[in-house]
Amino acid sequence: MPAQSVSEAANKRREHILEVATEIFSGKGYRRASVADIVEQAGIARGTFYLYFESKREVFLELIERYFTDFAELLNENHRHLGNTFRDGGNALRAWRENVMRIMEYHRDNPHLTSIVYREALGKDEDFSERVDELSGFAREKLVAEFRMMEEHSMLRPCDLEIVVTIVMGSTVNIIMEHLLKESGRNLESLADEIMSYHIRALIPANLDADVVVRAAISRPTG
Amino acid sequence: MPAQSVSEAANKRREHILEVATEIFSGKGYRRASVADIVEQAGIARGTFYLYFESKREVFLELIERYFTDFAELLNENHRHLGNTFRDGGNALRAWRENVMRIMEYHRDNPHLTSIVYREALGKDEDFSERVDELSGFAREKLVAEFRMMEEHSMLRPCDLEIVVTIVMGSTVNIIMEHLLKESGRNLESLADEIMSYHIRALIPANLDADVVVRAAISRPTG
Amino acid sequence: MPAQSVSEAANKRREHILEVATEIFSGKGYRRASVADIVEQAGIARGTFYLYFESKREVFLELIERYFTDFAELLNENHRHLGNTFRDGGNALRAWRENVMRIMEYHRDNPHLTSIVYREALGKDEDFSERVDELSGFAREKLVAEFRMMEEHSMLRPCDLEIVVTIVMGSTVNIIMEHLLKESGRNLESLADEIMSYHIRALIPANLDADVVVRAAISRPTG
Amino acid sequence: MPAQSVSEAANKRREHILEVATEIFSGKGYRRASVADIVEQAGIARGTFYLYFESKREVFLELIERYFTDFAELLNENHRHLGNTFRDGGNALRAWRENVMRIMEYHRDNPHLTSIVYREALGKDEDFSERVDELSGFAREKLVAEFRMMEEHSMLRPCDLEIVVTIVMGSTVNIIMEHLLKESGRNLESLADEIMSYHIRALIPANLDADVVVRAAISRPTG
DNA sequence: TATGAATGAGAATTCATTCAT
DNA sequence: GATGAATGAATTCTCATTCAT
Repeated sequence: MPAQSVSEAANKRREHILEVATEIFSGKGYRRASVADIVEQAGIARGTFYLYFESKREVFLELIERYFTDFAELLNENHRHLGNTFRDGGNALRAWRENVMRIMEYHRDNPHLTSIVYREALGKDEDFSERVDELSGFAREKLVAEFRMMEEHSMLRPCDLEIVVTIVMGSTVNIIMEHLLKESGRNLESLADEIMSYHIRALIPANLDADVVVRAAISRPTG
Repeated sequence: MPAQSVSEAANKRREHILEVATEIFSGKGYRRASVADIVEQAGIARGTFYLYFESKREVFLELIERYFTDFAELLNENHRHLGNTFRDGGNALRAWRENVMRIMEYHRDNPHLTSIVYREALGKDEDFSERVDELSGFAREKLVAEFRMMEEHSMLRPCDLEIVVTIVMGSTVNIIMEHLLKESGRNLESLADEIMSYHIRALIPANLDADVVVRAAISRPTG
Repeated sequence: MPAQSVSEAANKRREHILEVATEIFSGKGYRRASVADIVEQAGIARGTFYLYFESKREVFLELIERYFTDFAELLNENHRHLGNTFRDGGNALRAWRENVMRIMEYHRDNPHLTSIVYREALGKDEDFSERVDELSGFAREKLVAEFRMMEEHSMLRPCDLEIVVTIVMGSTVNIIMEHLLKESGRNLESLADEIMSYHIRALIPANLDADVVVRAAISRPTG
Repeated sequence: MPAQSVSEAANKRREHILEVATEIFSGKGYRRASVADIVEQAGIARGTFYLYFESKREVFLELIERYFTDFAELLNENHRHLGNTFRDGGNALRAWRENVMRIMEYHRDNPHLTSIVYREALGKDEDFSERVDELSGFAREKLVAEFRMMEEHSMLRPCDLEIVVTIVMGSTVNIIMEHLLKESGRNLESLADEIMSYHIRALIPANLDADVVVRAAISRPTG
């Protein structure tokens, strides 16, 4: 029990350092943020930092990794959700919308981490970008697979999925950056409606009535 | 004549340093790139660098400024082009497509500069991001104005322009990053068609036939 | 105790750096002396220097400040000494002589610091001179006040105190530079006698017998 | 004739550079003053500077040399003047006073050069001090010789000439620094009177009446 | 485990001097 | 002679990381 509690304390401290680092990296950028900033803010000694992390770089990588893990998990859940909906004959577009909501909620709730990933980690200074590209690739795969499902259910007009996915991902990232990280006071639900409306209209087959489909996708319990 | 040629030689050298710096910044990132790297690659002495630029930072800023100027000019041209087309009763959607082509061509032709702006300059390390945000704001204004024109000509369904612009800009940046910076061997014309098809379908009013409108926008002289 | 000893060790090291810097500045001058010289001589690493001082400039300033503090304290003591002697009806001229002795002893015992202040810090290169001028002003004030005391006790002939003080200070500085900094093997006591003899004769009222007054001021316990 | 005029023009330019350098060295100090400052102020090209001087150091040395020459010449004149006065049975003290006046006038008329010599050239940064010490030694010798003359004419009380000369030189330098370089609006004649009064009283034999001697030395033609 | 003083490689910048024109 | 662009050695300072206590 004491050994475990020591380990727990250690985990707690490690976690604390990561939290502090998140804020600092997000506020000053990776390079300008110094180990001195982090240990000061965390209230620990310089050396202690190196008991928990091998380097400043490792902390940053772990943050990205954490985003990676969280987000990949989220994408997997979304994927399952859509798959289940298709399997159960549910409203796939509404499932898609729910997925979009979850993605937005996650980023709204983790603004510092998001900022780190999309503003700091893209630079080539530290080759973090490799890992970010990997994550991006993973997200792309998931999205492609989801669109394939929709294709199989005749919910997609003929299109180049690679381009479509690039468009959807780019627009999503930009929505996150512009409307979730900045204080926009924007209602997430209406944001999701507008986004869904855009992509659904852009992607449904010609034989379907866009307005009808969209309404079915975004309509919510009255009130 | 000699005086002029001296000044010309100076311009040439300055330009050369900027070119070299573009490649190096784009390759290693702003921080890892040292003045030593630049002068070595440029084949000049350390002090010569400071004859043309006040600091490493200034070179970087000038590159961003250059992108800003170029791109702002391009956006203005595009804006005029669309305005003229509307005024002359031309095919506005095709004009839009031509604008998209010009934007893609510029970025395809300036991959290093593009990489610097969208990967390096976003980070908060050096407060370059402020200038980038400004540029982004300018682009957004232009785009909003263009959509307003389309709205006035009943070419747009009811929508939240702020969100739409965020989507269009985000998707465009991502297209640039994924399909123009990387060796995709992608044909630019077909890329433009796919993009136009997406956005037009997403935005046209319900009473229009999407396929017909899209075909009119992207059809090119047979061949 | 360990915490204290750490702090003590830090003070010791700081002091050591200052000592080394004093010698080096005095030997090569402020500009030619590099931080590299100091750390090498002090047997510490480059970064360690900056652990104790913000800059090379700061070290120099601290040395001047130290001289300022020491010397101002000395002047204050001298002032009190003369004041007390007057109050107690003692031999004011002998008190003056004792003051002169103390000033000479201090400078003889701190030759490097003295050299820094009077050779390096006067130059306009680094604006150290401002501080030196301040010190000089302070010394001047003290001296004027002391002469006023003597004036009140009818020990001074009518004279322009400003000029007199300039003469006394200039001659003192030059005595320090010529006879205390260089290896003159000069006996300090006889030096003081000569100096006192000069200034007393120059300043006493006409009605007094110079030889008698001087003898009273400089005569010491037989030997 | 043209060749000569070319040479004359060259001398003029050289002289101009020296003048400009005097002001700049005196204003910013030797180290902070850059060759760039000098050539800019002189209105010549960088390279031109090196046609007339081997280095920045050389300009400075030449300025000190110039002071040396001027001042040594002045001291020689003063020496002759005193010698002649003694030889002709004139008023030696008044001759001394005239010498003091000449010294003060020279420094008042050459404030920048004076400032350079006594503030900048003392520092050990550039080993200019060696030359300054030489000058100082020369002045000392002259002064000693003059005092010897006075000694021979029984105008001096018994004293240690080395110390006396140190006192006289130090006080003179300080008078120059404090009352001639700064805007004191001080009348030179009254300054000389005060100085003479001080030194004469300090140095005359006991059997002479100080007031009388001083009055004889400083009294000037009424009005 | 925790500490924080010490380390030293590395980077940006300056400026006296040179030299091709 | 005159020019001024080019040079590169030299210097200060930073900060991630180590290690003795």
